[in-house]
Amino acid sequence: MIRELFDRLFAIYGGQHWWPSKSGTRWEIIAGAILVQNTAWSNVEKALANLEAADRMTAERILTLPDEELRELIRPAGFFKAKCAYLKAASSFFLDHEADFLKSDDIPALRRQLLAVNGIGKETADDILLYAFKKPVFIIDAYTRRAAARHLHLDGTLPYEALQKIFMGSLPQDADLFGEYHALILAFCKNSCKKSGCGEICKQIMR
DNA sequence: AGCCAGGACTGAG
DNA sequence: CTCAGTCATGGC
Repeated sequence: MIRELFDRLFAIYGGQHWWPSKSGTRWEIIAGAILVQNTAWSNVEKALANLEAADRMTAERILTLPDEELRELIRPAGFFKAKCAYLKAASSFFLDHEADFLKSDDIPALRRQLLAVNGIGKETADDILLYAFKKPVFIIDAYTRRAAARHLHLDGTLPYEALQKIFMGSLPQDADLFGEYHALILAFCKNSCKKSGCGEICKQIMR
């Protein structure tokens, strides 16, 4: 079922080649993962462009920027006071630990470290592990829960790790596959499997 | 006008 | 552990 849904979505929407940031640098992915929390990507793009234009798209240069100025740069992404603190916490963390993430494949251990950083919760941690470091973890977000409930007979209210385990247990442990699947679910939900109701493709895929 | 957008944190029960 | 309240901008 889980694999079949991927195949159907891929047949319809094709490869998404995520992560959708411009330069695709590791830090831009990390910053984007934090800035996109409960926020439309179009707003995140403005904040990322501001950071890039101000030459602040690195952990070092985020840390040395006063809060007042950083907040102005990321304001378009919303929750700017909180996200300012989150970006600085992540900057500090990766200045110390980026090398660990490049060399270690102990995903549970890396994930625990990320979850200890202020502003990095389960989904953001998995965004970073998967898209910034190519670790095979499956991301669970609001769209995944909706698609799972509508099309896979799963309980969308299951705890994060429980749902994640179901997906990962039904697929090969492949970062590229997980990345495409997550991106396809997003494309699908934005296009047809909407919160407000099912579009034509959504109805067609159902069951 | 109000709902929605790729959540996380905090405090209470 | 589950839940509500909070945080903020911008598009539709």
